[in-house]
Amino acid sequence: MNNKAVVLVGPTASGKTNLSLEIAQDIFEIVSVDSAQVYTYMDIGTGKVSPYHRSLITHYCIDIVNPDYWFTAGDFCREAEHAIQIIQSHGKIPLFVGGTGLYIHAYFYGLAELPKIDSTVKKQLQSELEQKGLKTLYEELLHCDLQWAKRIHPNDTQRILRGLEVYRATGIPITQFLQSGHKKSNLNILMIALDVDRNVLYKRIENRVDEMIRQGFVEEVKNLRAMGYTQELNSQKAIGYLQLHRVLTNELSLNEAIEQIKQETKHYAKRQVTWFKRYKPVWVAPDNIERIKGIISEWLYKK
RNA sequence: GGUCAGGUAGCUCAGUCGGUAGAGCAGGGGACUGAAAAUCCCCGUGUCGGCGGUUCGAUUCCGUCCCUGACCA
Repeated sequence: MNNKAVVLVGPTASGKTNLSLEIAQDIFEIVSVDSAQVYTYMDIGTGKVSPYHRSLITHYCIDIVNPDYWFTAGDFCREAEHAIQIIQSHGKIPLFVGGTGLYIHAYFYGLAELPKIDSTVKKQLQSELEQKGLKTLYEELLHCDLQWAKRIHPNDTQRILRGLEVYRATGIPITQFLQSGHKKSNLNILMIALDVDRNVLYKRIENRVDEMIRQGFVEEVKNLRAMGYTQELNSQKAIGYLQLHRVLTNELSLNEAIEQIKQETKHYAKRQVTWFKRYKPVWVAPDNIERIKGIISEWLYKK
């Protein structure tokens, strides 16, 4: 039982947070797997657990960096690893809760060991993208990393840039890194995924966005801007934050922003579900708490 | 009541010089190795408003009716 952990995944608005508090009790401590909740000052828009609930159950990987930090999947893995050590030293079991597919994948299924890429390389590529266009960069990628280029789509800006930045910074194709030295957690996990009917989920997303606005989401973004955290930052490209920055710079009306946020969130939820299916988790309805607790304790105490 | 413009996919609209139709959005499926709340890929049959007429053949032309909008009374 020493090496066990439970992973609770689900799309946004499926009810992960409440459920996790219910099941944590005094045997678990929670590790958030959420690429936006790692940032400070982003509370309402990320649906972060309240400080009160955090005082009842210890949470990790929340509020660990400021919004001007470029947080990555690698950072998450290191933070999570650190959290696990603390949790185990407390004699508790880690309960991973979240919806960021890449982070789950990286931590539990392996991440290649790659050096940190200097930000000047990224900036250089960004300006080349604007000047020369994506096609030219893709052709360059064909020369320096044919395998990677063939694996991705010629329209996939982000992965083309990634392939090039790795090659330029290290002189080694990214595909070569991917073939060697994967680091992954040795935890034995039970993955539970929340199953909510798509139409119900979409309705919940709409209500949740309205509720965030009521709770002062716009104010939150105003505060971020006042601290100098503007939409150029990666953290501020999160759904909701980006649109509200645009409201504050008069590019969008508040109503347009709200509609966009709802729409984008639905698209996001759909992509999340695609990630989870891949791991063949145990699918459960979020309101069936007793059943979920039963599944967890049966798994924890077997053998 | 009259004139004009429309009624085509869940929505906004293209189009068919007569051979039963296609975009965007929405929706669905999928990929995913340090930006991931990102980035990207695939999926389009619907009484072409109703009924008649002309025609080998009508969503397309003609008539008529219904509905919507604008203008005129």
